[in-house]
Amino acid sequence: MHADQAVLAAVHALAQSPLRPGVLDDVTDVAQLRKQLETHFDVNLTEPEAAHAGMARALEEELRQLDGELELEQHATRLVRGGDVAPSPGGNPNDARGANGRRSLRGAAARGATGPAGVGAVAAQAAEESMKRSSTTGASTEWPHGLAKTLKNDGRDSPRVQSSRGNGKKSANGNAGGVAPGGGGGSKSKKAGAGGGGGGGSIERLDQSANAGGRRGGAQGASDRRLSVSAAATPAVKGERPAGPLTTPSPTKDGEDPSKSCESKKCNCKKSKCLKLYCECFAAGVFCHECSCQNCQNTSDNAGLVQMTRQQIELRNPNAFADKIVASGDGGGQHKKGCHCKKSACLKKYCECFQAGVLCQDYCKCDGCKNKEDNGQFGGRGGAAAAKPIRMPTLSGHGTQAAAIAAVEEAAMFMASENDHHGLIMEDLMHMKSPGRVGLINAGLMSPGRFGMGLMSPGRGLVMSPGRAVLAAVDGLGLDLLQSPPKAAPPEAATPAAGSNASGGSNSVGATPMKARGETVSPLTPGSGRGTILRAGPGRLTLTGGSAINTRSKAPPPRFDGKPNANSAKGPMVTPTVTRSSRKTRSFGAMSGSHDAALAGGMITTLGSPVPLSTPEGFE
DNA sequence: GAGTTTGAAACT
DNA sequence: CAGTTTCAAACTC
Ligand SMILES: [Zn+2]
Ligand SMILES: [Zn+2]
Ligand SMILES: [Zn+2]
Ligand SMILES: [Zn+2]
Ligand SMILES: [Zn+2]
Ligand SMILES: [Zn+2]
Repeated sequence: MHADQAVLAAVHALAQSPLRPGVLDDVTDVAQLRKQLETHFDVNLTEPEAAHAGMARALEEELRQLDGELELEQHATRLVRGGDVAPSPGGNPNDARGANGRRSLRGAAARGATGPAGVGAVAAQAAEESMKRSSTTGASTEWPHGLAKTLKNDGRDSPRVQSSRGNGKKSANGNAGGVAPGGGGGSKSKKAGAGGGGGGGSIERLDQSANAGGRRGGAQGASDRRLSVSAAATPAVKGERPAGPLTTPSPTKDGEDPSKSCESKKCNCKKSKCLKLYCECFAAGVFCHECSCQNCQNTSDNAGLVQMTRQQIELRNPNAFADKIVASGDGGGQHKKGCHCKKSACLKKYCECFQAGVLCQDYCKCDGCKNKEDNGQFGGRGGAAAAKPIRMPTLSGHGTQAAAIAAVEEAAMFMASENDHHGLIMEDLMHMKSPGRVGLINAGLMSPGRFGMGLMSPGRGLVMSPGRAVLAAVDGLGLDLLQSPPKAAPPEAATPAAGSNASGGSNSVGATPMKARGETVSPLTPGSGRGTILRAGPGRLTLTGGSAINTRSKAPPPRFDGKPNANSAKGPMVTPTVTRSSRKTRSFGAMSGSHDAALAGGMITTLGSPVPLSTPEGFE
């Protein structure tokens, strides 16, 4: 029933579309819906298999179009840029194709990577969305690297933060209650999403513009704090990263100015001079801009010092600026080192896993973790973190190597910069450095950008458009309309990481390349190359949330999320739904694990690090 | 806004 | 490495 209801909800949402008045108006039950769809699109839903290809394609096309139109209307203001909003649902190669990868993300989302929510949730969201139409995206702002941070006042920083409030109810309704870190609740936290698509902007890093122009979509990201840290880290390497290395987090509102957009994070460091990883700005690779820090040395005037400090840190820990969140096989991301939470049950942002929106791994050393996959309940993933598990792209192979390379490049850049004016921002340098790499990265990595995918928006809102929702819903029913195409894999595009999950669909089985599950060790660690690093830079995991945590059932010990009570009743309806997890992946190429290695290697090579990368990893 | 809690970063 | 200390964000009131 859930599925049916979900479908209906979605359908209604669709029906409301001004673009298609009358369509589906009379649908009151699934059977009818089928019929309508069949009639309207001239397809035979009863035997999906047969018709599949052809009709599915047609239908998809239609929906997609509709989707696009709606989006334009509704979010005209939103910057769509490339990423997020992309029309195509899951793996459609079309969109995905080249560029960056949004596809993968999107795909993930669409498929339920996010999982918990399930079809029902999606549909509900869709419906919701239609209602709210106004909402912009979300709420919080993100940093360059994608993390979110809570803004402290200061201004308008996050324009949208409050949106959630405004809309209000949404959250209540539904699904998720709330655990999601970012988004949900309304609390102040925010993060934003800038990156990719939408939103507004993102930090202003130059890079962005560069990318932007090109279109990278979003980035992937990580989360806040140091999770993704890296942005700056290796600038060069990161070129890809959406963010550039240093820049200032400027707070501009999201309005126009692409160059700066809304992001605002500001640190409040008092004793670190903003030259230690304690400082979010420093960790993220940006100069402090309008921060409230004291004795700040992380300024463009001190670029040299900043660089040196950074290099030192990297020497000690090559991975210091590497992303902490890497892609996991199932489409979600995972913390490379794992968290060590003792009291938060990994349900608060104190936990890096949770903050990044990824589930805790076996190698996390947390106590009383409530952010582990488990949950057998529905599809499976439900962890709290669900916050938003987006999948990240995988980029390079061995972390260490990458780190080493990064360090080298960084150094190189620095030197270069010295020649010129210091004032330069690393990003600039980066660009100069190796453009090629950027391209690669963009191509390979992707970034999902937070919302990019569609399902969740930061604020919770759903992002899925009605059309898409319908598709999803249908999918849930088992119709699987889209499946068709042969799209299989885009050319090579790569899809690095994506590969990993890609297959997901089919069988769940084993494939997961990375997961490797090792027992303890974090697979991701450097040495082995299994894990790919996501490069966080800018990335964004988006936390926001909406996720789906499931509150249901057991109440966790600590209250998650922000508000303390809030739910007394809590029992909102969660729409668990999902009869099955719908994850199927549509298109991506499926690749298997091997890729990683290959890709990684390739990438790295390609990157051409100036220096010998040989250093395997060695130290730490 | 002040004060507390928390867990990563830094240090020993 | 483990054990502490330091630190700034997340959270609470
Ligand atoms: Zn700082
Ligand atoms: Zn700062
Ligand atoms: Zn500062
Ligand atoms: Zn944790
Ligand atoms: Zn964890
Ligand atoms: Zn945990």
